[in-house]
Amino acid sequence: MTRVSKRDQIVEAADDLFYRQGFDTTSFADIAGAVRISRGNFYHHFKTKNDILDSVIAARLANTRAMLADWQVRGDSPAARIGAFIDILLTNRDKIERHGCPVGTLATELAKLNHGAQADAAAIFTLFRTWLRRQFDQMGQGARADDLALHLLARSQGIATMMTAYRDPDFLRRERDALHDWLDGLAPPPTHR
Amino acid sequence: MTRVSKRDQIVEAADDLFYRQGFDTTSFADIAGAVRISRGNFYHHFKTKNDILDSVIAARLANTRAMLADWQVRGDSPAARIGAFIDILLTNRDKIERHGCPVGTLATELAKLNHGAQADAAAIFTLFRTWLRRQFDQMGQGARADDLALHLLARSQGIATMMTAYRDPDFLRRERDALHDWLDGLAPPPTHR
DNA sequence: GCAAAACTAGGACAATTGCCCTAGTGACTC
DNA sequence: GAGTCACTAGGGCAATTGTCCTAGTTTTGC
Repeated sequence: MTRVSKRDQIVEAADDLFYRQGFDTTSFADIAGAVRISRGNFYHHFKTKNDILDSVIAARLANTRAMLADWQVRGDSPAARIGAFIDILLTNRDKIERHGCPVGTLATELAKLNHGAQADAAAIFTLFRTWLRRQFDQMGQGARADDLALHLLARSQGIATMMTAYRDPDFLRRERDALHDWLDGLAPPPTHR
Repeated sequence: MTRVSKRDQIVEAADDLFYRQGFDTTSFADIAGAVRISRGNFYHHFKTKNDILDSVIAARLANTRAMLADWQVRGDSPAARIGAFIDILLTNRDKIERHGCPVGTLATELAKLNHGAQADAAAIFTLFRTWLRRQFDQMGQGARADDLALHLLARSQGIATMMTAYRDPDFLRRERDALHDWLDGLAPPPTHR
């Protein structure tokens, strides 16, 4: 009957709630209510709150991997693929304005909580980092590729934070354009054409 | 006897705890324990948790104003003053790596909580924004001054977030240098010398 | 068609939450 | 020296927290 297993439903609901409200703020009751399960029933699926967090992070890792693989196939040049990364800020504008970047805000919250899963959360960043590094490498940036990847990640995170604080569409457009200009300026001058 | 009033002690302790643990995670008991006061006694000073938050934000606004005024006096050129802003990332490196930027993380957390004081938290950003805008204006950037101020704020926020995720001193150094280069590149080519 | 496994509801648990009240202390003013 | 004030401790409030148990009901595999 259930197309998706109850466990996956719980993880999905927890993922959403952790993003919208934060990990610590979200209670068992919140998640149970979201999937219409009694609170006691919860224990059957997850022993502790940290178990849920682990599963949510694992799900985010899997989803991110899938998204990056998709971008890898769709974009027909490394620069175009990096462009797709930059444009998530536009695509998810509404959510980011209200709840920040899901990757950055989770990493920061877990750091504040001094939570053991902090390293796992940072691994989501590393997924993007490695993927971006490969694109920059294919653009011929060689040794600089990883630095550029980290730089772009930082730029995106900063834009996301300021989007949350100000919700200014002009700012977002300017910064997006600046990132694309930066990206274009990186490529060695084309010899053809 | 008390050099600082108990109320100010509470605000100071709450400020620190809100930064290190987050607002929602910090309880009355935490703050009361930090200033060695009984939990019940707390009510005499602050009626609600939001009252404390308001006072903490007010204190942060005042402290930020004082810091900016200090930078204004000490730096002998607008570029030097902006340089001082950039270098807080180095100065506060340890704290930022563990708890993020106090301004950005509070704004983001309040956004997630859908908290009424979110605008007040953003006002701390505006303090920096206005101050930076004035510096860029004095550098002759005119109409671009506010855009540059926001851009620099975003860059700093992004660096702070990645510092928290990775704690990589090389990354921090590279990004700091890049910001200084960016700043130097902004100035119209000097005619004297 | 039966036994094991998956799932469910309902409630209990000790602890903690934000909030509130009362009764008291000491210092200050007139 | 009476009265006001800032401050304090201790406790109580209902609600919620994460965790856990028991006792049922489905679903599944053989």
